[in-house]
Amino acid sequence: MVAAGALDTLNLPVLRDDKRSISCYLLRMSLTDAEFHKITSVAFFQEFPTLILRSLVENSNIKTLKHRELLYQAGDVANSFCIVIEGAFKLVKPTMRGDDVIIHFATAGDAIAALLMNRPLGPYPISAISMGPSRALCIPRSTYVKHWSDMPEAQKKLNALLQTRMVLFHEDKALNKASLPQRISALLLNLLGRQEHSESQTIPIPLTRQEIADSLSVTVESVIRVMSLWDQQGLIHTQDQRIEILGLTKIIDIYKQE
Amino acid sequence: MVAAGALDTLNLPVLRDDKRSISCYLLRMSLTDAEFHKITSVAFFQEFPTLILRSLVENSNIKTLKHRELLYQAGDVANSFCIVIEGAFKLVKPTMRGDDVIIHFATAGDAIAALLMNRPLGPYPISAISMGPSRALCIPRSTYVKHWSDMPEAQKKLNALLQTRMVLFHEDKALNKASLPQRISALLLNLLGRQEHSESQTIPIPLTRQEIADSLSVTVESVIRVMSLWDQQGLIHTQDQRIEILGLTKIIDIYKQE
DNA sequence: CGTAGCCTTGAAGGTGATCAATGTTTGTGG
DNA sequence: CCACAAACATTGATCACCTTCAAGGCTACG
Repeated sequence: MVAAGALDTLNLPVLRDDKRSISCYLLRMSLTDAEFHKITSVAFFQEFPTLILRSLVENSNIKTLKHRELLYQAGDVANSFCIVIEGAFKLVKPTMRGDDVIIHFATAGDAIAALLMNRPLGPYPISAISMGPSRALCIPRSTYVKHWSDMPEAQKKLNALLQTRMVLFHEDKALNKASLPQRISALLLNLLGRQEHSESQTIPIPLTRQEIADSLSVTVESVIRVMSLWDQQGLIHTQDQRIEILGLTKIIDIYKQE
Repeated sequence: MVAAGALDTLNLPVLRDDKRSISCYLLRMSLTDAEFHKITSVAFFQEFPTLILRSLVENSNIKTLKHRELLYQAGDVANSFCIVIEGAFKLVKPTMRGDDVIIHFATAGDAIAALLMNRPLGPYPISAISMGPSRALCIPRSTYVKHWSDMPEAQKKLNALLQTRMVLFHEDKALNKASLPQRISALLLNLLGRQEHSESQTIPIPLTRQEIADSLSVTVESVIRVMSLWDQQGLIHTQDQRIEILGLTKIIDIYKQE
C-alpha cells in the first residue's frame, strides 16, 4: 500500500464513495483540532455552525507548500478542490505556443477548482502553483458530493466567490485596450487591495516581472521597461520579489489616466 | 398606477415578497401555456419535472426584442435575471475611455445576470443588448429567492453555465497574445459552433465588424483589414451582417497557427 | 564554482492604433 | 417620396507601442 503522503502530493484518486473498507484510511486524512480551529478564521468558513463545518471538511486535509510548488497539475483528474488558507496560488494555463498565461491569483479565502466539482469527473483545466509559503485546505470530491452539493449555504458562498472572480475578469477585459502602464498599475492595485492590513503598501505576494507579464499577456521586457522607470521615479521598490508601492497616489493616477 | 407593460420594460422593482395584496397583479405576469411549452424546449429547463419548472418560472415573463434593443441597462437595479430562449444578446461593459467592451455573447440556453441573484440587491454591472430578434425569459429576483435559491438542482444548472463561461474566459485570455487573425478566427469559430444545425456555415448571429472589434478590444479598422483580406481570398462572405464561413479548414488553420 | 532563474538594457522591426476621408446602408421625419 | 442623419464599412498614410532578438549582470544555491 502506498503511503498517505505520497498519494497526497501525487494528487491521485484517493476516495471512493462506495468503499467503507478504507474509512480508517480516511480518518488519517481528517483535520486535527488545531487545524480545524485554523480554518474557522478563514473568511470563507465563518458563519457556518461548527457541526456543519465539520461535515463540510470531512476527510479533508491541509496542504502546506513552500515557494513555487505544485498544488494541482493541469490535466490531472479533478478529485478535489481547495480553499486557500494563507499565502497565494497562481492559476496557470498553458497555451498552444508554449508560453504560460496566469489566469488568476488566488489568495486567502479564495476557492480553487470548486466549479469543477459540479461537473462530471474530468481533468483540471489549469495548474495551481504556490507563491511563497502557502496553505490550502483540500476537500475531496466525495465530500463535496456528500455535503456541499445539496447545501444551499455552501453553494451560495461558492457562488459569491465566482461572482467576485467574474467581476475581476470583466475589469480585466475592459482594460485590455489600455496602455501597459495602466494595466500594470491595475494589477498592482488589485493585489495590494487584497491584504488585511491596509496600512502596508507592500504587495503581500512574491511577484516576479515574468509573472506580471504572464498575467497581462505581454513580454517580460515590456513590463521591466515600465517598472524600471517607476523604480527610478521612486514610485515602487522591489526587494526579494516583494513589491512596495511608494507613490500610491501617482500609481493611482496612472491607472485612472483616461 | 403605472401599467404593467411600462414597469416591465423599465425593469423597476415589481415585487415585494411580503405583500400579498398584489398577487392579482403578479398573475398577469405569469406565462401562458403556449409560452410555458416553449421554454420546455430550451436546453436549460429540460430534466426539470413540470411542477418544479412551474415554480421556477413563477411570475416570470417572456420578453421579445427586435434587433439591438436593451434588455438590461448597466447601473439599473438587478431585479431580475434572464434565460435566453432564442436569438442572442451581447453583454456590454462601458469603460472609462468611452469605448464599450463586449464581455460575452449570450445565446440560447445561456443565463444573464444569474450570479447577481445570490448577492445583495445592487446594480447590473453590464448592459444586455439583443442581436437580431430575440426572446428571453425574465425571472424576478423574488422567484429566485423563493424557488431557485434553495434548490440544488437549479443551482447546479446555473453553475454548469458559469463553468462554461469561465472556460471561455480562460481560452480568451490564453489567446490575448495571439495575432489578430488568430483571435478573430477563434471568435468566429466559437460563435459558429453554437448553432444546432452544424451543417450550416453561417454564424447564427448578426455581427458587425465593430462588435468583433469591441469583443476583442481592438479597433474596427484592424478587424476590417483582416476580414477584407479573407473576403478577397474567398474564405468568408458577409451579407446583412451575417457572416458565412466559406473556407472553414483555412480559417481553422489560421486559428491553430502555432 | 558553476548553474539556474530573474532582472536589465539596447537596437531593430512589426503590428495594430490613430487620424482622415469617403462610400454604403438603414432609418427617420417632413 | 425625398432629404437627412446615423451607423456601418472601407482605404490609405503615418506613428507609437510593444515584440523580438541578443547580450550581459545579479543573486541564490547545490
